[in-house]
Amino acid sequence: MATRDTTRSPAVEDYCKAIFTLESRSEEPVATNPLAARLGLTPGSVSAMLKRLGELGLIEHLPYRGVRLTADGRMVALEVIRHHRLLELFLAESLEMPWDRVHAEAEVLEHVISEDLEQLIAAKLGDPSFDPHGDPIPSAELELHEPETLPLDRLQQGDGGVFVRVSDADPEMLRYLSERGISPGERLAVLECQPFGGPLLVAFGDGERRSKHAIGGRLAGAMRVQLDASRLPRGASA
Amino acid sequence: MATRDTTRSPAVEDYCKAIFTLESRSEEPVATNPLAARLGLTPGSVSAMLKRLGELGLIEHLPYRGVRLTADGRMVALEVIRHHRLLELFLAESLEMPWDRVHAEAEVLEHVISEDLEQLIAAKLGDPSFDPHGDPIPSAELELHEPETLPLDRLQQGDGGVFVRVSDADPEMLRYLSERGISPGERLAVLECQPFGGPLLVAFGDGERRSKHAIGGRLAGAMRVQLDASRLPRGASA
DNA sequence: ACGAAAAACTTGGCATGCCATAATATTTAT
DNA sequence: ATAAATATTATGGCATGCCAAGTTTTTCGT
Repeated sequence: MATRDTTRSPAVEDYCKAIFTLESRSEEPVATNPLAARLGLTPGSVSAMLKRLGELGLIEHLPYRGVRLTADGRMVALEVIRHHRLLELFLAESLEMPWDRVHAEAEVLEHVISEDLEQLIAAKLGDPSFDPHGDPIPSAELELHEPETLPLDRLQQGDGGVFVRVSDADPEMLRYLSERGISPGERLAVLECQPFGGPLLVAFGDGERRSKHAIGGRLAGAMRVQLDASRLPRGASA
Repeated sequence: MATRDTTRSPAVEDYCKAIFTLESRSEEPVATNPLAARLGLTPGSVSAMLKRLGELGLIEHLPYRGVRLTADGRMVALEVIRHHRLLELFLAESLEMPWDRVHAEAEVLEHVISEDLEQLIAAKLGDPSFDPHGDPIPSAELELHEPETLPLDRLQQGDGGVFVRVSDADPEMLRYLSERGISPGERLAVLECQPFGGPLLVAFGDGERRSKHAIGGRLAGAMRVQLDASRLPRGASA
């Protein structure tokens, strides 16, 4: 076992988590401003904290050039993400907490549950691989498998696939979807694409419980789809 | 709804909780030193914090004379105690966490669960009145009923009753008891009392699953018993 | 392609919450 | 009445945040 836990506050964990997700969006080192925006802090505060995280060995910080997690930092991030997603599923599954509220609750619980409790929850849920929003849960060994997905707004007319995932961060969206009975795991087919960045007409479900919805805007960007094998991922086209 | 939550940190909640339990032990205002001891802090730190709690309107502080909770302070304490005991029961019941570990876990969770989650847990457990150690759980309206009990070491030969409660704070004790299959709810009868503050010989359970144990020391003081109606509570005797 | 304006980042000074130690004040007990 | 016990008040430290001032990098207009 490595020497863990030297000064692991909620703040430190939140920084690691935020850096981790920003990092996995772009491969580039993470810049101060987007990080501050994501954490809801001022760039000044973030700059100061990055110095501390550097001293703690959790990040590599080239001043003015951005920041990358070290192996240690990545461990911290993955551990917290595992906590978060297990908790979301647990709250939804075992306590019937509504879909759109589990995120806020997990956001604070993730920093305080013990390894013991983490294990009990994971066991109770049968060591699950996905949380209620379709986000993959890192394994106990902190391995994370991100399935390949496309945002819904990149599909074209005739495309079919499975709606597998949606960001957990916006309760409004989640409430909107669940009010319409749309949740990850459902099949979907694109019937029509309005041009000019307009909405898509999408059919959800199969058989009798089929429903059609026009989906566009930020929502169509947040919903992610696993495309049917018949269709190849698209490169540059126009 | 009253104006809640002005500066309610874990530290503030812990102080209220500690003052509450010390207060209910003795009716006297709570002194700084015992409070510091209970919280594991230095008296100096406690003194400073008491000033803040006074300004927050949670306590009445007569310098050098001790401290009492205000109505607001009592609410804070009871809310946290409700969280704590609900969590203990939930962890034990729904997640099969061992008896002697639920306390430590609840100690940190109690400060971060939302009202929503509190309600879901209470509902799931059927609005219980006692936690796994036999401590009464304050109602949603924050009423607390402490049943009358006697510490085991005050019983006399021939006394019978029900073992109803034991402090949750000492995992060693809890492990000791559960290893021997003794838990709150069991009937007991005192077969013999050794004089000079020695142990009692006690029979637990009835019928075939009956077991005898010699119990003394701090353990006999921590285990609390509901005496059979036939026996009157004892006043001054010798 | 160069220099100035804009954007991005860091630094410094300050605040708050909470704890510690050491020095001081008050109460109590002999 | 004084020593011992108890409580309080400095003073300082650490983590974390803010704002304002200063630095570095990027962008853009010519």
